[in-house]
Amino acid sequence: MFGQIRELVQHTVPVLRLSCLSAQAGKLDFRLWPIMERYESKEVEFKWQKIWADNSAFSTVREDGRDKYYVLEMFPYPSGKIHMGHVRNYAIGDVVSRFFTMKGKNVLHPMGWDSFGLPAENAAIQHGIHPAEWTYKNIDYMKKQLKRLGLSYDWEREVTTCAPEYYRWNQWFFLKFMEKGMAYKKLSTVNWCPACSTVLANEQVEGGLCWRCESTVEEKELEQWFLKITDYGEELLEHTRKLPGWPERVLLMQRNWVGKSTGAEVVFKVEGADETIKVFTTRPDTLYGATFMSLAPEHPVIEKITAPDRLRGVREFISRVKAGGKKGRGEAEKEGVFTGAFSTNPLTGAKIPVYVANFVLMEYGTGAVMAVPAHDQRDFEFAKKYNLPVTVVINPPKIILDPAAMIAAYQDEGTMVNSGPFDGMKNTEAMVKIAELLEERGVGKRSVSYRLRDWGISRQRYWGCPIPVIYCGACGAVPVPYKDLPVILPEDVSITGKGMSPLLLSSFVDTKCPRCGKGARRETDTMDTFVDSSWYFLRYMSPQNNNEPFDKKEASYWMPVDQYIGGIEHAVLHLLYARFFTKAVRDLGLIQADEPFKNLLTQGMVCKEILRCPGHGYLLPEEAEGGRCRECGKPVTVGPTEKMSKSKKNTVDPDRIIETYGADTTRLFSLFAAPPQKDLDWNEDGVEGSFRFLGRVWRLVSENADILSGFDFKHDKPLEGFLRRIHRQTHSTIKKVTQDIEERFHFNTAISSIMELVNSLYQWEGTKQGALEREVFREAVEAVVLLLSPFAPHISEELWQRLGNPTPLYSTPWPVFDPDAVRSEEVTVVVQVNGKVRAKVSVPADAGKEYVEGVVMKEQLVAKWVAAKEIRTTVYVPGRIFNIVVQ
RNA sequence: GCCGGAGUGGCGGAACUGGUAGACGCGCGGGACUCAAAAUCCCGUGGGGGAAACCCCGUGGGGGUUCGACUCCCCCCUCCGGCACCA
Repeated sequence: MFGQIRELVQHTVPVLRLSCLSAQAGKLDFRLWPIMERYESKEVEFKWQKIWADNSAFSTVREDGRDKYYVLEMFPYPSGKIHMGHVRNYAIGDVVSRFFTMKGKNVLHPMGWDSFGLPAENAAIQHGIHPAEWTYKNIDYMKKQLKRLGLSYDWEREVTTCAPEYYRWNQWFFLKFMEKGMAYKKLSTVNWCPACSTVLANEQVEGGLCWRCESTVEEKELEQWFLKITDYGEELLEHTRKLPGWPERVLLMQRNWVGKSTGAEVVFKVEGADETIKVFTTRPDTLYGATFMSLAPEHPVIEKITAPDRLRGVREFISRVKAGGKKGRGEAEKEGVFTGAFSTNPLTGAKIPVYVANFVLMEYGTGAVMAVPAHDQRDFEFAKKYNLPVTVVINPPKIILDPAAMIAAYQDEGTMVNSGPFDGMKNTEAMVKIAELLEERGVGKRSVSYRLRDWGISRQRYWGCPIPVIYCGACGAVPVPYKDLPVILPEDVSITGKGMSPLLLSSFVDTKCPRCGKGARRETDTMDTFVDSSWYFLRYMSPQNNNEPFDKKEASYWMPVDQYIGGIEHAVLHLLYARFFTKAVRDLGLIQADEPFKNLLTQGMVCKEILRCPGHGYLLPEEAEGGRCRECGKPVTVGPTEKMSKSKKNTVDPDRIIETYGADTTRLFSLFAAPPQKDLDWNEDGVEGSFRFLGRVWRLVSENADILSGFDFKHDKPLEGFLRRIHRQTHSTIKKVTQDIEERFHFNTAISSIMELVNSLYQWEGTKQGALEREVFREAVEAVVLLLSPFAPHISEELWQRLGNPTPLYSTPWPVFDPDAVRSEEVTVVVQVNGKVRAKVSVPADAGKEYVEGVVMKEQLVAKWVAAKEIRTTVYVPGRIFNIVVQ
């Protein structure tokens, strides 16, 4: 009979489950189920996933006046399947979500898809499948995988960025920004792959080559749309100081990215021409030492000032530099060419030659540099190469520099020389004084420069959000009227990856000018996909809203995100863009928050050791046998441990792990093996250990089922001996797990303390027959199940039910520890002599120093070390250490 | 080059504000159960010495502060990450 049921369960699990559940409408009576002697993860997990779904256990609504908690994990790109990095990321988020739910917060925990992007187009080119089909198939599969992990998402809020219902609001924001002059078009230099005939993002250029076809990437001037992130440079920098919940290193990377420099702008007149050149310098104190000037090859003044007989050479030089590509430029040796023109130092009147140099960037400062070879290493190298004069204006303490003998620039502080009225001053002082003098004379001013550039968002790609602009011969670039949004990305296109953009097909491009009604053309560029992910956390507020990007009331309740969790690889780009968007959306009057993410957790990578054969390169685990390569039999080298990647063949398929051990074990291991911030070494034996632990917990309940139910628990009697100890450990475990989750996200130590409690329960010294024993035991087991639930929710729910609880665990409050129970009356004090541990004594917790000293001095071992020596002093740390200092 | 982070048993990692270094897990060794195996349960497990009680050494290396240092300070070594001609 039993065997038959088992067989039935194995073959028809979902069906049987459905019938059991529907009869009880969520309140499933486990007596309808065959008793599972062994821990069968799959059955338990299917059962509870179904119950959660049927009861919308994790859907959330706004409740004004109730404490909210918005926990968010970076949404994935639907690349096909989830990987272990996702599993780890979402397991961490789920612990946070479930914990704060049990703590009574109104928790918002949504999930969605960052679903525009290049891989979809590559799939189209390689396999002939349409990007949309490919993407939606992947979403479908990955969603199943996430559900199989039992993650507590409110799936009703799911967001998909490639859906017109989503990206129309990208376009809406774009139009709003355009109105404010924050979205604008300008000619700029881009990475261009001549073989793919398309623009590449900086990240898609690897060592100067196209990541896809390995052609040399060129620089090309193109009209591109930009967002004025630089308007927010100062605020983005300043607000990094208002984010104490962010890791310091991420804030630092963001500060470096914005790259604020203070200095001065100085105006140089060009000899014999009606032109001036502005330079930016952080070292106005070195102005008297400027011996030449360097211009960026793109600088507009070059054409106007270059001597006619040098024009050819200058132009040749410029086109050579440009052909080298952005990357090549960075690596090339410093080079330049003389324009034949001279400019005048506004303070000294000195005439200095003007060069064009390959290392000067048009995008930074003013695109022109006053060169001070004595005090700037780049200028020094340039001066040496072209035999230009070196003038020292700052001497280090007690040394007089000789320009002819210098082998490098002196860039530190010192005393001014050769600087007219500033001689003898400290250079830091001169820095201010010279800037003041420039302002006084009207030939310069104090100034600030940022490394941050405006965000170029145009992409010559198909699978992205169309930029809502129409080009009219008469009216110019005209924004698409709001009522015509969304500009739908046409789907009936063929994608070859060659030649023109698929969007150039006439049915998309040909349109009428919204302003004058004449024939016009649509913009065929799409937006950078980072635009999609810059505000998705706002769309979760009201994903079905058809009138606005999000509901303001919802946003004012839920924003900001209380805890954001994701990979460190987004430390700059995504997180900077999202911060920028939040501020821009705030300035549109839609939200109050200045910052999107209050707390940020950057989880480490998931790593695994790599296997290598000297002849066949990286090997899969199954390609090596007994330490040898299956192909050639050569010995395989194991290690080092590196980030999982397909090319290194050290990935682990989550499907396989879940199939073998279950979702709970998979989650538990990824949380136990390392704290979230650190890299995690994947280790199959470790997974086995987590599985064993869950089996141990399972048995703890099932083997004691008879004594664990059927009575009310209330410990109102005093406890003694091991019962008291177990009771204390139960409460100290509650305390520790709570603190570890809440304060530090140290899930690994939280889990280990639950393991310790379970170990103690296996060491139970009594009979479990007496009422008191049963009460203490049950209290401990309940605590184990409750504390384990954020990490391994399915098995916890199942055991919770088996303990006879009528309501599901997901709606049960988090346990609270009893401070009286945690307190212990006897403590062990370590006795040291001169800082070395010599003995241990047990004393009452509230004992004073004199009392402890009395006990300590009676100890034989102590006497041995102290004997015949003079006691200088004693130190007592209450309840911890008693240190005797002798001689 | 500049800016960060990290070095602890055979391995992953504990040790929160200086107070018993190595919790917990893996691995390994031993035992129990079994005809046997698997599973499970129990014991042991930093190195060295000792029969034992105990003792010595140990947190990348070297110095320092302190009654006491994985923890604080100085110098050095190694590994990882970010930025990289930003004037």
